Amino acid sequence: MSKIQGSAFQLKVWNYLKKIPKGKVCTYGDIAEYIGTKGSARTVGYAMNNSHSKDVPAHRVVNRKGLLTGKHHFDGTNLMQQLLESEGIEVIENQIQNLDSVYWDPTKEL
DNA sequence: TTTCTGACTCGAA
DNA sequence: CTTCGAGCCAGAA
Repeated sequence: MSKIQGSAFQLKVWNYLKKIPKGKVCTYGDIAEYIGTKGSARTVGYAMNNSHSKDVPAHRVVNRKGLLTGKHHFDGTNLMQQLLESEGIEVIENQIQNLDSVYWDPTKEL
């Protein structure tokens, strides 16, 4: 099994990501706000670096515009896009299409 | 302790 | 359209 350990901040981020349903995505800013550190969207992405060896689906996290800003941290140039498309998410030019349809809003779902 | 970096976001020019 | 600056916070050196 996978070991999920790290700072409290990272644990919150990873736990949040694991709650995202398949075929859905979320943004850094909303995650930060949800875990209590509103405005620390950058720090959320920073925690993702450690998620590289975890079960955290970092590919489901995109920026506000639905742009795959973190794709450069994956292997290859379109791995992140392929992962998203595998879940039924349409991605064109590093940008998620139909963002409103694939965006998972915890404030509405929970 | 300070300083720097970054997978962010928004607003302005 | 693009580019820049400021604000925000966690972690590393």
